[in-house]
Amino acid sequence: MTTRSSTDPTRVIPEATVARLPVYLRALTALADSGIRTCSSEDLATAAGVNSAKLRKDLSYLGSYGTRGVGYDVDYLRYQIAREIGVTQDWPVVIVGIGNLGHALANYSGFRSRGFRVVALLDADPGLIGQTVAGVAVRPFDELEAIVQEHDVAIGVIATPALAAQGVADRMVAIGITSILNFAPAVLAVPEGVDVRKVDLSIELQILAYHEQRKANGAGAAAAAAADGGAA
Amino acid sequence: MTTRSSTDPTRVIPEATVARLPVYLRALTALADSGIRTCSSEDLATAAGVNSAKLRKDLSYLGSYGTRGVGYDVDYLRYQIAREIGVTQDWPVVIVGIGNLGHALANYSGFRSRGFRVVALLDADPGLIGQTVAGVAVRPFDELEAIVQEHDVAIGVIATPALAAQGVADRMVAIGITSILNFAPAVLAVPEGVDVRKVDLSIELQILAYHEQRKANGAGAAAAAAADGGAA
DNA sequence: TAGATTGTTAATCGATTAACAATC
DNA sequence: TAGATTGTTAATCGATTAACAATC
Repeated sequence: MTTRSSTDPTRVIPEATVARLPVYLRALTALADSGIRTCSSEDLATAAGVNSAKLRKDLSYLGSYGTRGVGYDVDYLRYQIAREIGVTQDWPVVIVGIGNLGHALANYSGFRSRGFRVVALLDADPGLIGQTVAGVAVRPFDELEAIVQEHDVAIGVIATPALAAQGVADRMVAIGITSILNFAPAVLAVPEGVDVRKVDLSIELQILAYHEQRKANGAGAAAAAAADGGAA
Repeated sequence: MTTRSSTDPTRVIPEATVARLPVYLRALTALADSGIRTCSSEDLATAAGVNSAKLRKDLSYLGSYGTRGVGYDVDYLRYQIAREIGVTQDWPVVIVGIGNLGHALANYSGFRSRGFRVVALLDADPGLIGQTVAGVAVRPFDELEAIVQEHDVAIGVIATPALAAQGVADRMVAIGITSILNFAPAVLAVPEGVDVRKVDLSIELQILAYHEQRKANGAGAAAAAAADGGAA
């Protein structure tokens, strides 16, 4: 059997685990803020909304940061997870599309506090250029390349209408951006090596509607149980 | 073996499939808008960004709506999926917390076009009361109960700061709301039978940062391959 | 030492995928 | 009939979970 240490760059962390690490990070920050120095896997699992076996399994992919019989040091584990995710460093990001959602994203304090720095807001609409949102000036979309090169931007956020999204993504990829967070309700085609994650507000509501409909219809126990599948 | 017809309320659709149905619906709408009447599973899969085997497997849970050798009638399949999700009916929703994000959500056209009707905007801040956002007046949070009962609201959206979220959720649950879409960066505790889905903007960025970090570090082929795990 | 709690194992469960028989 | 494409099967893969040996 091959053992992989926490510094081995070839060890692989399952995607499902990666997606939960930020949740653990947030829970640890909340614990630290309330003055808690040490916690068990059970405590942290409760704070993060998962079961403790899953939490311990997830943490085991990172390394061995707890003490048997004692638990985890909150600050130490928090730092290790932050380092693993990469949020101990600064990540410059650009936001393209400064409509209502772009506005909200530019103002979102949760980005800055986790190491994401909005270095530019871009829009194709001349009417918006020069406006200041959250202390950052809105600039023409054409300036994307210069901005990305100046600030070494690796992550782009798309908050344009659906029809504009693919064009923006193509331009981002051409300029060297390799990670895209897409809020436009469109499927983006990108070359291999570029990561895209999407957030679709209406899809989440539709998933709720599906279960809600089943609750309403489901007089039967089977239907009620099924409807509960997505509960927290 | 037991066969379950598409009208059998006890048949269960896997969660992973339910989460993709809205994506198929959106892709079918795009195809219909561009004048396409019929499509193969391959066509639709491409438009939705999944592989065709998965698409056919997903559709098979709903029923048998295609024609072998021919494909799917776009309008017919679209209607069947919409009915399955429940978006052929009207869903009144309330939004609590009218900050930047609440503003953006109130203005989001993708809700209305999919059968979600924002019947009220609520906020605890007296300074916001009476303002109109997207044609809807902001009302005091205290009026939640009256509004939910008047409009028979089943779905609530939380866009408050993290600290206020649990209190809002408790109130919603007490009043009879059974589905919650949570944008606050907090884990909500709710009783069984209440569905919660969460959208966390900064978590998505952190997942991208994790992979981005590995791309930057990973001179080795193994690390590069791992970093590509979340690509579209 | 006795009690507590981690890190790991192994079983189970659910999701994905390729392949192909059914059938238009 | 021949070609095309669905719906289903079965194999594979990855994620979850309970249980417990290791160990503080």
